Amino acid sequence: MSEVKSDKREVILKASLQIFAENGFHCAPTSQIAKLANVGVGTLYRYFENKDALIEALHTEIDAELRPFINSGVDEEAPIRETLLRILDRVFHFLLENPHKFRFLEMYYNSPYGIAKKRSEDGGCDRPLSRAFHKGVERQVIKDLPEDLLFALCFGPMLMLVRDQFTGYFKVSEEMIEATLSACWDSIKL
Amino acid sequence: MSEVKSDKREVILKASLQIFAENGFHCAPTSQIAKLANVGVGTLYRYFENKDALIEALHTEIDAELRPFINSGVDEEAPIRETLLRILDRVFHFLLENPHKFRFLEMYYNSPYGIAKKRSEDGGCDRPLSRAFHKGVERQVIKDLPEDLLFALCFGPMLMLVRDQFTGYFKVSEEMIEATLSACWDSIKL
Amino acid sequence: MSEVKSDKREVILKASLQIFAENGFHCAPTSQIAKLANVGVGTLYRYFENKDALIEALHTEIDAELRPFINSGVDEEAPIRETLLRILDRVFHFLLENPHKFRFLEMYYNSPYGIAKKRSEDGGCDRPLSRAFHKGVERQVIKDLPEDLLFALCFGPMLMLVRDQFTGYFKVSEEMIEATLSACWDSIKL
Amino acid sequence: MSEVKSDKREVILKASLQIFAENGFHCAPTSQIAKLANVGVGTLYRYFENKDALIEALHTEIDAELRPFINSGVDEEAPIRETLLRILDRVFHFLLENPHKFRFLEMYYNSPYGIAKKRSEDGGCDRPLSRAFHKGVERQVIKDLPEDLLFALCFGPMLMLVRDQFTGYFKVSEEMIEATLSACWDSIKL
DNA sequence: TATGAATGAGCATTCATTCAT
DNA sequence: AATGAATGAATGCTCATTCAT
Repeated sequence: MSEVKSDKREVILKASLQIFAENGFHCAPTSQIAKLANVGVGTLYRYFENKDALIEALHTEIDAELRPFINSGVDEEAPIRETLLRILDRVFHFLLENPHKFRFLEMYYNSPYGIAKKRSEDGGCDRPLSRAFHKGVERQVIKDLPEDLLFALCFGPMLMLVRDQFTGYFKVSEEMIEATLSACWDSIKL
Repeated sequence: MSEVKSDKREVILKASLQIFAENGFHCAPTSQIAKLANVGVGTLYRYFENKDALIEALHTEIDAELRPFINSGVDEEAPIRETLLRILDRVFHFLLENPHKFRFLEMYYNSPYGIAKKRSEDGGCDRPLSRAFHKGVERQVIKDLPEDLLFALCFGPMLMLVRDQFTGYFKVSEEMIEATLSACWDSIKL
Repeated sequence: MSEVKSDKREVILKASLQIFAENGFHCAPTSQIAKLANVGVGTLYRYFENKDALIEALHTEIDAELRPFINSGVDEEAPIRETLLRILDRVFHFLLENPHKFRFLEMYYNSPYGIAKKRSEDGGCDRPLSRAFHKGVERQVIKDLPEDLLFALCFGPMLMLVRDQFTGYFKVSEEMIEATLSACWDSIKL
Repeated sequence: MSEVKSDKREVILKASLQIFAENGFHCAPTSQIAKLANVGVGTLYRYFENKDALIEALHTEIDAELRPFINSGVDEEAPIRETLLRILDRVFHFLLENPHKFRFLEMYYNSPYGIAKKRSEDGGCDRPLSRAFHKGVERQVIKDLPEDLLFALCFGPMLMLVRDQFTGYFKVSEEMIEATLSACWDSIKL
């Protein structure tokens, strides 16, 4: 019983992800989402208070899925460069392989919805990354720059490339990934 | 008096920039734009065929304003590093000082409106930048990477920081700008 | 209860017929139709894709109602004069008794909506009438004239009189109907 | 001077006739009429109080032009049949040769504009026709029917055929005209 | 619990009319 | 007198949300 309920919720989230990513928040009528999810419109409102809550829930879910890619499997004993590139590599692949999720996140952070809910909130959760930065600075392996700047240097190029691929501009190859990560390291290493 | 003439067009563009940037394309009723511009709704339609045309015109105008910041005053004889950083610095400052325009461009390129009109189209216009990259590669000053990757390495971090500042996350100081540009150079230099 | 089900469609058609007939297509805001039908505007759009579709549906319905008046109960063995006058009489009465429907049809065929959908299309359906004409010509009871002319001679006067009555010009009495039909016959008989 | 003024008025009437006839009253923006007439919109409002007044004026003008076709050149001494057919023939040709004017009149009498202004008003002006009817009845050449019915019998078929030709349904030939008039006479003669 | 018919506020757009020049 | 830029009321239509079944 309770799984059936949960099931519907998942189905709706899945359908809305697709429609949001493909059409944008504003060209995604709840009726269309419901149809793709094979549920009634009313049902949607049993699981989510309103459309905004649905968007919020979708963000929460994707965020929760993406986080482990950043955090897990990090060998804190390994050299900092290795630790860092490993994290970036995982995120890079996750985004490239999940275009709908990437697109959703972009839209989310570009919209009034996510403009408040910044990294600030969850910042504390990027711990392994954050720790890597700090350790690097301490050990004088990484430039002594604000964490946010280090973050931008590491993720900015990646996000731009993923966006380009999603837009159909070009395909990001494994070589490009490697070259990107290597270059990012060059930009922050001492 | 006569200058006031086609003032209206400018006034409408200005008002719509603000409302688009603050609310997004879809939460920017033409009526609200007209009100802010102090004109009747009908007037808006004398100057722009429809809302899409208004958005397109706004993009054209901002693009035309931004381009010289990338292109002009480039001393092709100067060292490549200098040329490059000078361009980046100009763009960086323009974006930081024009948050509404930055926000508009982000929204535009993230929307169906601008998803086609990618860099590809205007690529030819980024010439000074493009030439700097090529010269750098030739002279073995810059890594031999695809131009798009070099582009992402140079602009990715900047755009991320500007976005952060716009979001109110933090203020980008002159020192951060300098540090960013320097780091970007480190990421692409041989 | 269950009959009330798609009552809505009928109610909307009825309301729109009245408003169309009284005000013309262009002075019949969907909002006003909805109000008269006691439904929300949105409801109207659940049953009809748009205003044009509503008009088209109304035509289809009235046409379907009118056709039997022309076609049914025709005794093909009866004398031609009788057959013909019987048809004309039925149509005459239908139009006189349904001024809104008559008015709607006039507007419809006078508008871009119905200008294509001429008799040509439904020609095949006027069969009994058409057959009567042909038989009459063959048997040399009716003048050998193009069918369209025979049609105009039979229906032209009738439509004019109905229009006059609708306009409030005068009331068409039973005697006038009889006299009209008799005169029409005189005009086409050999 | 005063002719120049009159000139503009005529130009506007001419332009509006074309646009009304081709597009209908409601798809004939005053701006479009003004453009075709090569005058400013404002000018239109100097000559006609508003759009309705323009329509009214156009009706008056066309009516004034059509009337002589009905009334003039009637030899009251000639046989009634001849008199009558001559009138009908003139009107028939006028309408066939002036499709825009015919269309306008149809639209006018089918619209709220002309629904009041019926023949009743101008009825008195159809004098020669009216007199012919009366004389015919008196002399027992024509059936003793209400004048309106006689009118409908004479004009109904003609109007229907003209409409058909205008709609592109078919071309009305001289032979059809003759046959029509002859048939109309048959329908009213004793 | 699930449904989808019903609703109406909200938006883009048109066009008759006005009025400053 | 002539113009056409400016106006905003009015309209067709969409879609988030509710609620009776």
